Amino acid sequence: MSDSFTSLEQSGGDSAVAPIRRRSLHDELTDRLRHLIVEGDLSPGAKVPEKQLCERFGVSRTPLREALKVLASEGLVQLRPNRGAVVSQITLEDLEETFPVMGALEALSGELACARISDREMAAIREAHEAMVEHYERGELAPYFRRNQEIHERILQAAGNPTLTSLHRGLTGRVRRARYMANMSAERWARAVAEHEEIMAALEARDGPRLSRILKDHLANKFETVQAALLGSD
Amino acid sequence: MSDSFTSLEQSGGDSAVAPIRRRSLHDELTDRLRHLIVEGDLSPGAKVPEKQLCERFGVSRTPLREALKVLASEGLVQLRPNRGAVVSQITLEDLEETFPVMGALEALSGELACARISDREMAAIREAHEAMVEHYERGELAPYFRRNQEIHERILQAAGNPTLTSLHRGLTGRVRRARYMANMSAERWARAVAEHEEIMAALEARDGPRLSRILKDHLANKFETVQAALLGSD
DNA sequence: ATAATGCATTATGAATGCAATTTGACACCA
DNA sequence: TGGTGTCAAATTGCATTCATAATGCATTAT
Repeated sequence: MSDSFTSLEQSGGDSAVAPIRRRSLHDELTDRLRHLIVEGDLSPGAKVPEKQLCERFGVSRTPLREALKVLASEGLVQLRPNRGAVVSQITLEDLEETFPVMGALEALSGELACARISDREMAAIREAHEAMVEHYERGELAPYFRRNQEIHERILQAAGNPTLTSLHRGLTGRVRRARYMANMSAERWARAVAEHEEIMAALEARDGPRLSRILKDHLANKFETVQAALLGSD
Repeated sequence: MSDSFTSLEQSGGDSAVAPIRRRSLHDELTDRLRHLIVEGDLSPGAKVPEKQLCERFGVSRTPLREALKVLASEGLVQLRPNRGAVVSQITLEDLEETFPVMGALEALSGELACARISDREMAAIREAHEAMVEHYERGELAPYFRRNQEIHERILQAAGNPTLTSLHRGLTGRVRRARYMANMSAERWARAVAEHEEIMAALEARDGPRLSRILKDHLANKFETVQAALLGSD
């Protein structure tokens, strides 16, 4: 499960030699639909009429239906027999059960990452961390979140366990749709940054158990933030 | 995402009220194919010719292909563009990365279970445990494994986190195909049983952190057992 | 004899067609 | 007015058909 498409340091010039990348329609569709859902372009609870989507993408129903089946198995849509698909709504209860699982997965990622992270990866995380802190100091929320996400992804990556990465990615996709990030109190934000400092310290000390614990707590706190945001109280 | 179909103690009589279960073909097919793969009726690495399966199940290719897409997203088959599906082979490396993840999930399940397990669930686990120990003492391997699996499932159940259960189930499905259980040394078997005694003790003491640790270690040991079995040494 | 090429066969990918189910509107009746 | 029944339109589930790529085999050239 390479993430080569994210790497910026691909040496150019081999495009004439590289194998021709041919994706099947359903595969492409799955990604696009997933993107629409995760990024919130398809609002939760909305019906997803096949015909309409077919016209939108200019494909027939067959590959689209295949894509919907996959997304259903990922929990992003619900298929009601003979009644079509709806974008699955994410409830507070869903988040309540998702966050502990993400916490466990991130905790493991920390443990593994400490054991096998390379200097190169470490440097990249340190860089992302400092960029994130800068965004924090400037109060730039969106860039902050991007860097934040990047850090957690890189730790996952450093853990070198694609199964783990894949599961985590699936949960992230479900959770991201909650769109909680808009409002976060100054207090919580400061706390999150402080926790990230701890994360960096533990990671640079290669202290697996400690990083593991911090990440788990970090996720628990994040859940509280989300909860507060969704309840409107904060 | 209810797991009601696994519970044995469903109070009878509500079958007249329960919604009529009407499954679509692709759904049914997905389950059957998954069963074939997980239970080893379709050997790993084997090609999965659509036509043949269609005849076997008496359906057309459309629902079958939909099912294959889902199974591919679960990692049970691999779809090679224009070249059909193969039952994905499970390598030692796969197990190496799957077991830690399962360990993390089970650890979490232990933590959660301790916090919210009911007396009723506790009793059921105790019962399964004692039955398992009896099978151990009689050297009955297959029943032992069934009970063993039941215990872990019940702990998951007691944790009351369907997301967690679902992820764990997916990993179990992948791993089960390895069919390692056949040969386990007397020593390892004894150790596994001893660990299960500890599991019971921690669970009955509602000691979440301890149960968590034990389960994680238990999985790590199980991986060693599997590894030994697959390497033929032991 | 061996390797490479071209063709026929087969399997997969996607589109279309048809039957079954759902949905909504409207009439009818208590 | 509220409830029930009927029917048409729309939507879904699955089968079938068409298009395209892969595979196996015979042929040919070296």
